[in-house]
Amino acid sequence: MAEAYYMQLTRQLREQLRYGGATWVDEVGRLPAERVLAERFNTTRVTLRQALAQLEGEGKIHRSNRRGWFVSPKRLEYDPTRDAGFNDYVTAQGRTPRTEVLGVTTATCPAAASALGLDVNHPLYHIRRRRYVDERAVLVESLWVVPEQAPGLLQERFDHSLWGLLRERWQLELSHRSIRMVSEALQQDDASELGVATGTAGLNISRTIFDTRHRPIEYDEEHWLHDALSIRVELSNTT
Amino acid sequence: MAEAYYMQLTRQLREQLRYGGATWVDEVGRLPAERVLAERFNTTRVTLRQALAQLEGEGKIHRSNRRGWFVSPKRLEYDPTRDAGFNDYVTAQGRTPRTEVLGVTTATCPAAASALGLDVNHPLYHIRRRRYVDERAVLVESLWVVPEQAPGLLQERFDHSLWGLLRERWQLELSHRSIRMVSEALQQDDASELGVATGTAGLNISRTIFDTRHRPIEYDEEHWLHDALSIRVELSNTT
DNA sequence: CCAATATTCTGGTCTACACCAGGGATGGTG
DNA sequence: CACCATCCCTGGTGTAGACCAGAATATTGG
Repeated sequence: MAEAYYMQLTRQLREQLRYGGATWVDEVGRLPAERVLAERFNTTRVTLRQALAQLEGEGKIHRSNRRGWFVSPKRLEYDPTRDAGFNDYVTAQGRTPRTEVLGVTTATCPAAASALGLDVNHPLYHIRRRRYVDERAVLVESLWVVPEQAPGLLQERFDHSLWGLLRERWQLELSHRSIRMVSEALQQDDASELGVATGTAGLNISRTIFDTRHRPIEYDEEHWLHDALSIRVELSNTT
Repeated sequence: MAEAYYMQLTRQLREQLRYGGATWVDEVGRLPAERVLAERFNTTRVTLRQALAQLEGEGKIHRSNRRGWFVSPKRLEYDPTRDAGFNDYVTAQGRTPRTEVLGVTTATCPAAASALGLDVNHPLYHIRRRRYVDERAVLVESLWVVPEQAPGLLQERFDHSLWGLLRERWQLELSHRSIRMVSEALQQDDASELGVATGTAGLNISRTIFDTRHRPIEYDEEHWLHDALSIRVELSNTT
């Protein structure tokens, strides 16, 4: 079967993007409007959008709600097994981090946190944050901390590393951690907080963390834009 | 803004799927044809396809080339840090594994394997396999093994665990491993070998593995269907 | 000069239709 | 009974148009 036209289109656009085509993309990485591109390639908006969606799936470009298409920045390298703070590893990669606290409350144990082994009615500290890399919102996260392990936690500030806080202020030793990663389509709430459309491709990273005596410390759930990160894990000497 | 109709449609379809709607999906998990569904919901095929694409992104359903839409089976739990064989952990989850060897050759070091620290012209054993879960092709993988570490490897059979083979026959101890995971759109070759369309959402898992004396052993690259797996990593007592 | 308002531009959604190629079943043939 | 050619149904791709709501910008009024 002859190759579909939109696949050729995809390839052409990808080429242009690779070489930072000056005539194509403006200085902030914005692509020309869909109507303009469609006309330039002598095709329909529908077909053009297939090509754009293709590149979006590859993580090359992303859309900003009714503003246009933008070239996606380099993926952030991220090791979810380390407890290095977000600010640290973003900075280490020459990028600029920022964290926004969206909410700090006390809630009951969510169903997803059942791995902590607590009663469903057990109260937990609940912190919700949004994180940026170079002023692009790349993830929202919810953390549920066992209050007995860190009394008075909610009075703290949460724009820095939570794990660092737990270690320094409460001398908590993070020992066993169970990490789960699964591709997802972003749900309404998470999507709108990230300023993208519901259903945008994302990656869900969840952790359940215990201390050295196997007591539960916290459960957290991160929702990333799929094109924002590249996971890297370094391991030595297992099993 | 009023919710788009295709989002309502998505929700309705999702509900039907959740309860295994007997009237909807036949015994092999096949959905009615697009034209039929579109008519049933009194809308266009284009709009309906938006809803189906939505569910595809969530990993609820998947398409089989010109055959139709099918309910996606449960995700496979997979720990890429362990060296348990594919057959073992698939079986342990009550599923049926199968491995097909697609090719066994000697090749030069691919660019992606540069982490091995070998010269680009260094020859490597190259093994390419396709793996199934319950007769659904879920991944293709390429392995590049350093021949000095396992002379005569290509005479072996590769429908079982390669790591088990290396351990038993050559007494290789896998020590340091560097793992990378990144969402991707499946490229032409991988996609066609998996029987899906080019650009289908996938997950790329790559490993670079060294022995206890930091000598490179192998580099491998897995391309999974994004809806086929859920990654789970268990860790204790790290830094 | 600043703030409120109107306008323009962008992607988001949708209709209605058309043709194609591959997968699968059907039915005929040796 | 086994095999092969045929046909139908399916999703894949494409055209040509339309309207809407939000974002960005220009304009206007104080």
